[in-house]
Amino acid sequence: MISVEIPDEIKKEVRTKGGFENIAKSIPDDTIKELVEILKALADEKRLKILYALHRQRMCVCMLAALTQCSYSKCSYHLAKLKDMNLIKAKHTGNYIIYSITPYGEKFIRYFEKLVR
Amino acid sequence: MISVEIPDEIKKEVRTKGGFENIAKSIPDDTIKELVEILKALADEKRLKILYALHRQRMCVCMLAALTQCSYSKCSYHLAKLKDMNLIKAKHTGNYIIYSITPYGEKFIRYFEKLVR
DNA sequence: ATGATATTTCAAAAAAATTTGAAATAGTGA
DNA sequence: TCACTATTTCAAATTTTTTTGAAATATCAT
Repeated sequence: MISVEIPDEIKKEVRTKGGFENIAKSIPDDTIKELVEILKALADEKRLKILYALHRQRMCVCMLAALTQCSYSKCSYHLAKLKDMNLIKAKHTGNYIIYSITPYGEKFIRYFEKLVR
Repeated sequence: MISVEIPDEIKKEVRTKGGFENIAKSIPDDTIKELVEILKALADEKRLKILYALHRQRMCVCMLAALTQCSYSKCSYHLAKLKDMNLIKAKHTGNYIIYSITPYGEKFIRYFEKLVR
C-alpha cells in the first residue's frame, strides 16, 4: 500500500476510479517494456532515415551508407538494431546483402504519416 | 552525385524510380528530425509509465514518484522531457503541481493500443 | 587456392542520457 | 517573517548508446 499526500481535488477523482492502488495496477507494464524496446530502435535519425529509404526502395549496404553518410561499420550497427526489432530484413545476393522493410516497418511509416502535419 | 556499386537486380528498380539521387531527395529529412525528437521523449520506461498513468488520472508529482519508484528529482527530470514535447502539461494548485496528459499525448496512447496485440 | 569486394564483428574511445543528492524556489499557514 | 511542504534545478557521477577503426567473414572471379 503506497501512501502519499494527495491534494483533495484529486483525492475524489481517484476514489471514483477505485483508488490509487487500483489505478497503479491498471498500468500495462509489459506493454510498456515492449513499446520502449521498439521506440528505442526507432528513435534515431540515421535509423529512421534508413527505414524511410527502404520504404521507397530495397537497398544494399553501400547505398545506405552513401545515403546516411555513414561508414560501413556504423551503418551495420544501425541496420542490426532495426533488424533485431523486425523493422527490416536482409537477403544475401552474391556479394551483396540487400535490405528491405518489413510489413511491421511499413506499419510505423504509416503511423508517422499521421503524426506529422 | 553519389556513385556506389549497385547490384544489377536493384539498378533496374532504382531507374524506374528516377534514379538513386531522386530517391534520396524524396526522403523527408525534416519530418525525420521531428519524429526522432518525439520518439526519444517516449522511448523510456519511466516516461511511458508516467504517460500511461496520466492517461488514467491527473496526478501530482508525489503520486508519480510513488508510482514509478523515482526520487522527486528523477521524476522531475522525466516530467520535464515529456512536458517539453507537449505530451503532458502542468497546473499549479496550492502547494502542488498537477500534471495531466495533453491531447497530443493521448494520441500516442491510442497509437500504442494498435501496436501491441 | 588467391585476390578482390561487400559486409559484419569486436573492443576501445567518445558522446549522450540518466541518476544522485544537495541546494534553490515557491506557495502555505502560523 | 518563519518554518514547512512540494517541487525543480544544478553539477558531478554513472550508465547507456554511438562511433571508430582494425580485423574477421563470406562470396565471387580468376
